[in-house]
Amino acid sequence: MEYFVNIVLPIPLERHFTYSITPDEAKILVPGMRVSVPFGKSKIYTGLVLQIHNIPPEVYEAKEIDQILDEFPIVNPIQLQHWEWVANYYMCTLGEVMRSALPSAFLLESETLILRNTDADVDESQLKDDEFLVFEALQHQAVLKVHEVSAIVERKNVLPILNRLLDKNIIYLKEEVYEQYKPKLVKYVKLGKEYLSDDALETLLESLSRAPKQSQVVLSLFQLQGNSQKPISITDLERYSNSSKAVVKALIEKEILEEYHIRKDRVTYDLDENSSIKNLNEYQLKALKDIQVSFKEDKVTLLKGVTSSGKTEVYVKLISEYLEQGKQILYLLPEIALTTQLITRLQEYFGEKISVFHSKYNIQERVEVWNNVLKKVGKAQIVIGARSSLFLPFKDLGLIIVDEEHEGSFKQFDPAPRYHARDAAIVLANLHRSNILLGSATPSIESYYNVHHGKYGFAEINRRFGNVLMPDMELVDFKEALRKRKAKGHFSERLLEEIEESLVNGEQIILFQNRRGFAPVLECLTCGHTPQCSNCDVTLTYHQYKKQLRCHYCGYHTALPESCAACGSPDLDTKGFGTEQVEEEVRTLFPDAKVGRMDLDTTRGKHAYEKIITSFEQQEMDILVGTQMLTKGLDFRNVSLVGVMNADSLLNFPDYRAHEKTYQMLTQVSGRAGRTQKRGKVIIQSYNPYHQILKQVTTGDYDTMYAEQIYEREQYKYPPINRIIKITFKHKNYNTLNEAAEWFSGALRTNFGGTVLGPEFPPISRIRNQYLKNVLVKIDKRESLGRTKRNIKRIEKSFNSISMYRSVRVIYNVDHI
DNA sequence: AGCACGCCGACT
DNA sequence: GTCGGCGTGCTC
Repeated sequence: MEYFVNIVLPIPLERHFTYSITPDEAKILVPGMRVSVPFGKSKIYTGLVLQIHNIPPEVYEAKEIDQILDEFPIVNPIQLQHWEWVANYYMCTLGEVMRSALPSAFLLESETLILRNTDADVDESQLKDDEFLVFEALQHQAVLKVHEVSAIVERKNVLPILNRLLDKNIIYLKEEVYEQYKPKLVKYVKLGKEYLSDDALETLLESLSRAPKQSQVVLSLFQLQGNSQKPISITDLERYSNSSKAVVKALIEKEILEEYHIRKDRVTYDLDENSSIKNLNEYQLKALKDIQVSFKEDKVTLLKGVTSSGKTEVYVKLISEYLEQGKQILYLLPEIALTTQLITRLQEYFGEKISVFHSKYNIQERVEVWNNVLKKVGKAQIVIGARSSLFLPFKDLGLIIVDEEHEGSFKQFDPAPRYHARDAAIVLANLHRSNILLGSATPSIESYYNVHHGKYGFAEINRRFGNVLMPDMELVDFKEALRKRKAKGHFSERLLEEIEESLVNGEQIILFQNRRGFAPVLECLTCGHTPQCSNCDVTLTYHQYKKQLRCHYCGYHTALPESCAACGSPDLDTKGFGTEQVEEEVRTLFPDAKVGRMDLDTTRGKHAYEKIITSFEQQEMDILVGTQMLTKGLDFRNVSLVGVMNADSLLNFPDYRAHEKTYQMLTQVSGRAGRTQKRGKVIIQSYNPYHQILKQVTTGDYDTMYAEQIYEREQYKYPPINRIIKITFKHKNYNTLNEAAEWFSGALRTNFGGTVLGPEFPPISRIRNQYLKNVLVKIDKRESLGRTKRNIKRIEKSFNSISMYRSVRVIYNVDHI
């Protein structure tokens, strides 16, 4: 009997691949295990077993697998089902889902090694210069890597050389596969065996009398050992004895100290004992009851609770219920809301039952969390993480919480799969038959729509915790302020007055401007020329701090020009403003206040974000200027005033969701004000203060906003009334792109009845020298989404058979935000 | 996606 | 003459 396996590979190919295996291998292999397989001419890839069967492929000879990498499956059947759904729904391949679901350390890579053939007789005079260089290098070093060869011969393409050497029998090649995950080992030391008795120690110390540093280290070690039974790490010893690595190393070499390793988990926390769960107030209790009732009916449930209403406490209560049942719990948050503030808070309740999983974790740490979840280890019973934690190998998931459910960043944008974590979580909950709670102060229109149509259950908290009042919001007409000369720079007099008052009272202020840099446009006053990015279709943003012009799309930057590149005039002016400029103006207007800034530019490092938050928390700053970063889940006690510098930049976004997003963002940022007893104040500056959305924000009238938005979406056939698929075409040649996009949209129009919009250039029509064009397909609720997708895929097949179009990238974005 | 193969311009 | 540019096609 012949045996075969179907394997998924982490590459964007539609099909899976069939390899042959031995009967023995067939006994061991189970779907969900990893194997390494040869692929193409020389590559070895990591693949995942989907199925074991006896059907030989008809048109090709199956290759044998290279080796089996796991003793037991690292992916379970529910996950595979879930991956299938993601691939299918978001129109990508299973391999792409696999690539983003598995921690990258699970995916082995092969590397070609070059070895010297010691049996060969080499006539050195027959070698060319470059060949000789490689040959010579191999005399000193038994093994070379491809990139080392290319460094030696100073050329990129070394394959011709290697092939010639291969022909002359001088070298042979070997594919080496590496496991990327390595357990972390911590170095510990103890006193060598011979010195364990007191006498021996005394003699030792005497012998070290001429090496004061070393004897100091030995003494310190002795003291540390006396204090506790725990092993002593080298790092601790160095710190305690105030000495350096070299001293310890010298002692180890003299065999006075003995070094040993202990395998250690990277993901650990120092914890005080758990604090007990707070009692809920009547509103929270009511919400909890409603959620429980809705869960009984197995419904997805939405919790709408105003900012600082204590949603987290409700989550905590729910989590502890499922914890008692021994179930796993997943708590999903948008990346930027995953702050230490929240994590510490949850750790206070659940101690080491929590694991955290997000992009700032390195690949090793991610494997550890994965394995802990897989083995259902106690400390991974609760996982709190960003959208990718959805793909962890849960076995017995009882509850999923999707906090800040409205957040657009739950939708993955760039590499496929372009999935929405909230929606994928709902499917996952279904597969596990677990409950799922969506939480937000400003629910997304879709979720609220689902509540209205009886699809989701609903619970609500309308009061802030401790009966703190909602902030007092005030709209300022900035056009009017300018006209009456009641403004300085970008600050209206009203805002200045309030800042002044807060400063006098020793309270903190947040200023929100959703644009980084100093100014988005630099303009020549003489000829009107504005510097553009050479790779993208955008104006360069002026960053004053670094005296640079930067492109926010491709990272291109140049020094600030001293004169206009077009006419040479030195009179350059800026248009528009960003956080840098707000910061600078604040500093001039309030020279005594301490000002900080938080945006993408100031939070580059791993801990930079943390630092700014902590420093603001500890009131080392009076005023914090920032972008939308500071709207998410931050809890600052002493902030009494929030100023929105310019609400119009949000409203005028070219997107059908602009109004919804503006409402959410302004409500969220306002929620940072007055989280304790004193009522907070919010000032929103706008050129258009009579805009209905701004009115709805100030009165907290979510329902009217919802009704108006639903009406508009009905009119223009947007979600949640219709489904949409955005198809993006990308190519470096303008004309090819245009023709290809026209062909594709034409085929769509003739082949199916839905609404097809475009092709149209997006607002930024060229990024990194690639032109972009979008087609939007709107699908009626009554039509089958599956059938439409199959139709689109069919059109793509014909599209790809036209050679000229084949190089045009086609990107699908289902339910695009 | 990679990566090899294959066909054309610009250089040791 | 070779090197390396990119267009094309394939991967069990």
